[in-house]
Amino acid sequence: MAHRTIRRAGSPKGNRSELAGDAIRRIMQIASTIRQDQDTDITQLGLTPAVARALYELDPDRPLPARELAEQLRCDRSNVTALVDRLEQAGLVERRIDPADRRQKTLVVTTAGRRVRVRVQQAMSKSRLLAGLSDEELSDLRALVTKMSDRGCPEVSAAE
Amino acid sequence: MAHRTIRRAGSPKGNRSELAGDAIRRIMQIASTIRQDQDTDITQLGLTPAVARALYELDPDRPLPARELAEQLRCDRSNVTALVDRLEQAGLVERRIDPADRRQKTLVVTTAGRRVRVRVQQAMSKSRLLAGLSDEELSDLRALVTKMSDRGCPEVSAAE
DNA sequence: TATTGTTATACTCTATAACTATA
DNA sequence: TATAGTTATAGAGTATAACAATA
Repeated sequence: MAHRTIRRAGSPKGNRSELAGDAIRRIMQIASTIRQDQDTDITQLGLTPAVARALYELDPDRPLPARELAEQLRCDRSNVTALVDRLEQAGLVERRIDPADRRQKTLVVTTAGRRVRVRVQQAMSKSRLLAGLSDEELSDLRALVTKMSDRGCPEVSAAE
Repeated sequence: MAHRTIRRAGSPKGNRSELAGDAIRRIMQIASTIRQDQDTDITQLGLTPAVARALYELDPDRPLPARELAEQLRCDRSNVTALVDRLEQAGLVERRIDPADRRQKTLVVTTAGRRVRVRVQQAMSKSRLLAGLSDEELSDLRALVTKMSDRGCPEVSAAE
């Protein structure tokens, strides 16, 4: 795949950074399109995107304290209060005081919450943009983005 | 770190959608990291992310009417007013009434605006996440995301 | 003293609707 | 009537700082 694109003479790195720039811009454009599609699906579930993502990050089989949810969402603790308020009003999550440490409240996904969470997961795990890729291309893509995400945040990409 | 069940040959179509789900989630995670890095750089230029992206979309060699900028940013016309206000206050852009149609205002990037725009472009065209990819991997990645973006929005991906 | 969840508050970003001045 | 830009306004999302309860 290495052509000799001699754009500026004597700049072997020029091609790489051009390639990188194009790849980055396209990744961001793709992510923006995917995000819009996801938000459309999520809105139809009666949730706002941020609330849906909070539900998505909750593990139905392992209740989390609110602080940990904030860490997973990479946002401040103070935001979690309102997000969980709305999940609780919708009957999707319950707050329970942790008897071991009464400061903490663990977030328990209800039965209804599990059902909705599956729908959220589905909305966040598909994209029409992949339809044109062959199985092999999809496999290559996955390998490449895995390599990238390992570099970005090892502990996060290793989780789950 | 759990070992992922890797089914290579003879996998039914369950594998494709699993692969797709993993790829999508990683792409979104990568885009989120890139966005955060970009916003850090952009903030150091004294701009907010949305203002910087407006400047980025302006073509210094071909002044646009505000309506066209809104289309490129995929947002409502009403937002452009405040964005251009801030660019104009910073001396990076000038509004000029189009003599041919006095309703329109064309947005002209100033000399100072060109300089800042180059910095914005640089911030938006690089990422540390690509550092671990070989030249060939980067080239493959570019080809794959190009194929994806062609499917998403042909006329946009052809632009620039 | 330190930490958890909460509240109050402010800023950014974006959308809708109504206004104005042109066409 | 229709369009370009603007204004007013509202809502979502996120951050900082201060507070009460608990450790």
